[in-house]
Amino acid sequence: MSAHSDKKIGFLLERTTRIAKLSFTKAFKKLNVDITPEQWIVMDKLDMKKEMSQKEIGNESFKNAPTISRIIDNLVRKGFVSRVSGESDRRKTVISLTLSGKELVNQCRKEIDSLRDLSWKHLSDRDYAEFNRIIDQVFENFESYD
Amino acid sequence: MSAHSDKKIGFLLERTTRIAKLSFTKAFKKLNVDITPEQWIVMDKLDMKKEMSQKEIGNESFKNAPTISRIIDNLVRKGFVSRVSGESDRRKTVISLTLSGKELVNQCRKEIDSLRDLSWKHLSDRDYAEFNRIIDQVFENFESYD
DNA sequence: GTCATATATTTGCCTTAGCAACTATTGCCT
DNA sequence: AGGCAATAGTTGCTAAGGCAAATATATGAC
Repeated sequence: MSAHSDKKIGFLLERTTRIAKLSFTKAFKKLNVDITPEQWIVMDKLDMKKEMSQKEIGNESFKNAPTISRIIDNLVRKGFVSRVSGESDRRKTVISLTLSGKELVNQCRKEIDSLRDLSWKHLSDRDYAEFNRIIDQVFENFESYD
Repeated sequence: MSAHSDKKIGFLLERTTRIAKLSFTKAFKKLNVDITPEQWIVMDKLDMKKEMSQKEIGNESFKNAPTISRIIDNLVRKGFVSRVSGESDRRKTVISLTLSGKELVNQCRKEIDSLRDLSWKHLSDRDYAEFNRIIDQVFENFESYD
């Protein structure tokens, strides 16, 4: 395998991640909905699971505790999510969508799905498998550093 | 091509971008060097090109003007970069590495190269071509939104 | 039961990044 | 020359995300 100093993986990743986020931001603006891509990820998960602790949300989205804590702060402030401390274990919080949160998810679902479809245009299922394999390997490689 | 709502492209991208940045941060810590991944990108470019305006740096790294402005602020504060206003066009700034900036680049080069190599471990040149093709297409797809 | 340790969350401090508004300079148009 | 649009950079405001330290609660060892 030849030298990789000419392989701009970090650049490709960052550039694409950035435009992906920007596109999601545009989508929410188009829908006239006051929400960020990161906030959407959390609400999307809550729509599936109904109730989650911040720890769970963090694990599933690979974000750390302070980040989740602040995203939830913002969602609570906007009234899309409720935060209640757990009954059995009061260290935990029980996070769930409010009614207006559920409405927001329903309102966005279609546009977000079509943006996801658009992102994979001109690409096949086989491409997805390849992409998945390669990017997972890159992730593992970085994980092994140090 | 089947439905893509199950394709977690954004997630894969974000997760990998994040760990890549983290690994670079680790590398700089290991080298005992006070610099962030974004700051490195700029210094790396300056090492090649010697002199650049902030506009040029922004174009090449796909970052916007305020972001570059602040990254340069930090690099100037640390003494790794100098910012002089242009002679022919005084709106522009001329950014270049200071001596200590050049030293820092030399000090880091080897470790960063080996981290780049590591990131592509168990992957081939062919994989790189595929990855590049796919992620470029995704970038274009997002670019076409709206 | 009590103390030490582990777990969940929060807070403070810093950098990156986006948007919009502002300043300074240049260049073009008439 | 005078005025105006374009270009380069800066600044304020906000969110996200990293680390480290603090708080609160739970659990295990004795």
